[in-house]
Amino acid sequence: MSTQPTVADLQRICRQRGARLTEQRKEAFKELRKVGKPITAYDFLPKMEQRLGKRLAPLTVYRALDFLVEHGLVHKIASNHSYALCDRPHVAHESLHLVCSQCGAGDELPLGDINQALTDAAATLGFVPDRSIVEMEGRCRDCA
Amino acid sequence: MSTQPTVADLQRICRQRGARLTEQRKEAFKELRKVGKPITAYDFLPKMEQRLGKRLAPLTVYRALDFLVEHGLVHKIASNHSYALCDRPHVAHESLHLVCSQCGAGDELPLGDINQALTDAAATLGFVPDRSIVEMEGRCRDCA
DNA sequence: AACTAAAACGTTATATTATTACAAATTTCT
DNA sequence: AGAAATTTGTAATAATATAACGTTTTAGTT
Repeated sequence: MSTQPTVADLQRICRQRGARLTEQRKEAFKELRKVGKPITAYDFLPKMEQRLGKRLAPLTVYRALDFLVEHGLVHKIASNHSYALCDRPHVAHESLHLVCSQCGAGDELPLGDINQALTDAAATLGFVPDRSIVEMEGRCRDCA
Repeated sequence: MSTQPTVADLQRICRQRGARLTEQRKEAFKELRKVGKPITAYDFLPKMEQRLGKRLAPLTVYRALDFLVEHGLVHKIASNHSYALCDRPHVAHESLHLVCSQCGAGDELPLGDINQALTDAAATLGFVPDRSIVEMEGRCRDCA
């Protein structure tokens, strides 16, 4: 049920936020759409090279990905160092990220009440969270 | 309220599981106790060198830490590549890990019902989890 | 259109995190 | 003691990520 964001979404979000949507950033977005699952920066590099028809430094790829992360269009998944398109960039939210250890597929679910439960739990120790990292490794429907 | 595991806990757990508690592993455990908060493998390396009075390869440190992780005595925190003593090694559980972005302090809370809620959410997509990664970045009581 | 300031990009180098490969030493079991 | 399994030492290297700095491009202003 995941609705991939489109280039139009990307454009709208960048416009709303006054962020510059350069060619590299747009192509990175499109390539990430095409890949369709979480991918590491270094695996993404040759795909971007092919797409753009020239050699790229790793930093170039990191910059494009970091831009997309910063503007909420891409998630960085901590447990496997991968980047994945955000399913719901239009909604401010924290997500549960599911990663299949067999096929590498990724899925994203809204945390909803769970995020509040986590925040409440943290509050019992006086901890004030800025960011939640919630991920599960396992088998996806197809691999289970 | 965190009860640090003792060397006696370590010994008991290793005995129960038929795991060999070598000097390196025991010293790594003790050093991690002493450090008292999450630490990266490479920051841990010089501390272990000092403790053991000799130079160590990074791999040596990774091996000791990985052993402790494997046997549930240490957690690896994905979001900042750090290792921290498990507060409750005697209980099978998943934890919420809190990491202070200011002072680096770490805390651990039982996930309790939240883990079931995550598992249920994943199940709506047919996903079968093997492992949960639940972390929050923010400010601890002292830094907030 | 030219000017300026800010942002983005290219390039090189390097920092940080983690693992592979294989031989030597140690421990456990018989 | 001898065989098998585990652990350790050592060297090299893989994988992930950022720093530094000069050039180019863009956006806003004159």
